[in-house]
Amino acid sequence: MNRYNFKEIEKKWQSYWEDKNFFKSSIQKNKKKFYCLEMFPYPSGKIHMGHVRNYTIGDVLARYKILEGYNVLHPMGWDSFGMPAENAARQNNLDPKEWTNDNIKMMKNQLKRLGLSIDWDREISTCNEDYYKHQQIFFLELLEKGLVYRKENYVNWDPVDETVLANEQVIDGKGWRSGATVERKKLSQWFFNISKFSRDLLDGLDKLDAWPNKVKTMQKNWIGESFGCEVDFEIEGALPIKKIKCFTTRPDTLFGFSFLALSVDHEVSNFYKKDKEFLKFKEECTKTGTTEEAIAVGDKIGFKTSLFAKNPLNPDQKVPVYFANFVLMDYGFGAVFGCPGHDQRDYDFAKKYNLKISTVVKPHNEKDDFEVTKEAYPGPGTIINSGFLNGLNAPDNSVNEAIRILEEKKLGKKKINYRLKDWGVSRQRYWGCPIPIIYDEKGNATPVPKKMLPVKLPEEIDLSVKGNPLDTIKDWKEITINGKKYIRETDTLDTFVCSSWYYLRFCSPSEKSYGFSKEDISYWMPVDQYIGGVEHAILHLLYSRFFMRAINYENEKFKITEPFKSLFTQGMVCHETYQDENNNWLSPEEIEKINDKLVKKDDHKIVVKVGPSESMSKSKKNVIDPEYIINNYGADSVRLFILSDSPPEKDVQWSDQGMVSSFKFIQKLWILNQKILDEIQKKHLNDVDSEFEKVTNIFIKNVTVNLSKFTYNKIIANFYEIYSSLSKLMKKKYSSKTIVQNYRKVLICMMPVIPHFSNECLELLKDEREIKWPKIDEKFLIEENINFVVQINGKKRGLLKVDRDISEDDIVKLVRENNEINKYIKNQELKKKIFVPNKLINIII
RNA sequence: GGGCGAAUGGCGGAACUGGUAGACGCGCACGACUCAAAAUCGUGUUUCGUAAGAAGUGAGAGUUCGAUUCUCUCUUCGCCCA
Repeated sequence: MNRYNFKEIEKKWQSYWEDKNFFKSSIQKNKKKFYCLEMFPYPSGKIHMGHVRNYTIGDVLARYKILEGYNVLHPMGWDSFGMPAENAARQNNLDPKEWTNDNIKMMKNQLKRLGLSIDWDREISTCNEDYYKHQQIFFLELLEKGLVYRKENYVNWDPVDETVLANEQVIDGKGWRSGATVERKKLSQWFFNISKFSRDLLDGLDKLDAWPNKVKTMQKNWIGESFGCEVDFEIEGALPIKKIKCFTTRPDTLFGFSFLALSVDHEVSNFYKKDKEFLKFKEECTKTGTTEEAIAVGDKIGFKTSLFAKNPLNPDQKVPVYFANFVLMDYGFGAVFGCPGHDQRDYDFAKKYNLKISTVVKPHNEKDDFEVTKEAYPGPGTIINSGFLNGLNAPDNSVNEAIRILEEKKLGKKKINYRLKDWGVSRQRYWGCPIPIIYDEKGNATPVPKKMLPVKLPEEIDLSVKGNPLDTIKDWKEITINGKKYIRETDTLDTFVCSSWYYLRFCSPSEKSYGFSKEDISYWMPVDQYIGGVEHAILHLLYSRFFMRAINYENEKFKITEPFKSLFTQGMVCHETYQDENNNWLSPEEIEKINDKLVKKDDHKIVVKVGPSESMSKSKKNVIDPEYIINNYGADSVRLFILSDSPPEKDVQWSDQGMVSSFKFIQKLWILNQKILDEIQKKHLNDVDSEFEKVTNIFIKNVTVNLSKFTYNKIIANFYEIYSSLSKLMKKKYSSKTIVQNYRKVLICMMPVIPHFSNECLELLKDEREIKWPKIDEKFLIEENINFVVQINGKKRGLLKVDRDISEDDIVKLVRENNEINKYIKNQELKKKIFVPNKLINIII
């Protein structure tokens, strides 16, 4: 018996699909469409196990939908702009474009070897002119619509490398490469007005019922809607400041007002520009960090100004004005009113600077003389010590009433505030999409005329210069239009812009005049199933949702606002980590197991420390190379394994033993296939056999249900079960007709997961019927005999094999006749009987 | 500090709307084949107990005839917070 030669057979089918252009997709209006999309990869040069998992999950779905008769769009492309190319090019003195395109070639080959059902004719790469050209057009369209603007904003500046750093490049306040202390620098940058859609992006979430709640919650928190009030505080003091505006969600606690806190960037700070003490304080503030976590956990510090603020509801009260490190300029108005009794952060601050702490809300279960002591009370209750607000139910009634009074007195205004900030898209980088803007000699920004698009990225440039290379290329930077001199914008667009609309481009990959055609979009969009890592839960998904709205805004190109109808977020692939005695990370290949101990391969003495299983990462060397695995075990085996051990949304542990057993399972299936082929050559008499039918139909049902619920790990369990059943059935005698008819259905059900193997076996079966997803024959699913559970006092005491639809009385009779069960009852009275038809009886004695 | 989620054998994980806890896989043990090993096949495998039996889904309570599933409190872990 020949072994299953995965190398030959996988190659055969991959060539077959490629030669026939099997997965080519086109608009077919008579067919239902299904757009299956996985997040496209960054072309790093090698696929990793995360890709294998992501694209296998997507491929299973796409292939299943094809078999179900859908017109499936399953494309693939490359998120090919970005810093890694620039860094790699700089390090090795290469051209980023060449580096990127070489990587794409290699990765494409690797993806093809996984046997994915991709329509490669639609391949796109965001660093190609014919992609970013359209992005520049979109940019100018958004500019026309007023959704793009320029403003000054702070960036992380590395003074040694003279470059702007992304947040993740700042490690402990220092530049990742130079090690220099990072400065805050103000630069003029381009912004997308995403905050204009805050409300709409929030509302849209409610309609996304096929998105994980987790992701929706994360987006909700990110947008961060809060209902409250803007309040004007009258200011007294030596400085020419009459008013300071605040946003608050709790105007009902104004009687507990004890200080006003300002951001160090608040306009009041202009009066302290030369104050050394203040500058020192400001410096101190930058150390705290600006993340919400840092602010919540860190020390609250303040700098007292010479100003005092009047309480708008109680003008006799005047409180000091501070600069404080926990107030950020970009939320609200960069000013908050402090109510230490009912906000822990304010409480900590008041304690530190000995400010008054008054209690104005009393919990419902407390007495009237309740006083805040050890910590702030932020919860619900009744308003006290607050004059005309006393007795109101906080916060529900009291907030509304406080706003009403403030509005009446013209001291405040009802307001909904959002945490979502506008999206800064300028990057001071070379390897990105050029921003199609030019500046005249006075520095006024003008769009590049559309007929001059695309603004091409100059090639063969010197990357060894400090700062942004585009800034140094005079030929490119300086341009004359109609005799007038201009200077180009040298910033490029954030790569998140590229990935905000690529799903549209897949619908019209070769459309020349615009990013997509209306006809293509209205057929294919929205994406029916989007699959990717949960790490993109916020930014990428929110930006994409924004982009659709922005394109539609005031110019409805199509009627779809949500790009992704369903979303599935898969878990990570994890592996144990290994370290030697000096805590150097070791890769799994460097390790061997001898006598139950893990040792280093090269010298068997060093015992390896085993760390917890973590997401595979190059830095910890706990990676397994998919190419190596495909070479040794084949694509079907990897696909089978990567799905088998855990539900797709959870993290999966890589296991060498698991991988081997998946490989062996395919070999076993192959041997079974041979047996079946032999068996159908023989002539047996009994032509109909319901047992075979039953086993097959249960299998089809299980696989179909598990496909629809994304419980792909259970599909693999179903495969093992059907293998075991069929092996047993092969020992009995069946007619060829029964075998072929059912076995072909089993193979079709396996196709989405192990396509090469199943197609090969199906071909060997020489069955000419059309290959489509099998229908379930319900009549074989009805159980004639039922395992009926007997419980005595809620405890399982026996299992009876009975006919379907047996009555309660008959069951009780059987229980009485059965010594094994009846011994628990004997002659006692049956107090109560709970009877669940065809399932169980619980007898209470 | 806040938000969200999870906890089931030695391990990864099953258990549909509250109804047989531990499917399926790994590992382990024993057996078959073999001079032997590997591979393969078969049997067993929650714990305690020789057994009858008892206990058992992070801990504690509650609702129920019946709870892994629902409610409350707690513990631990994970993810997210420009």
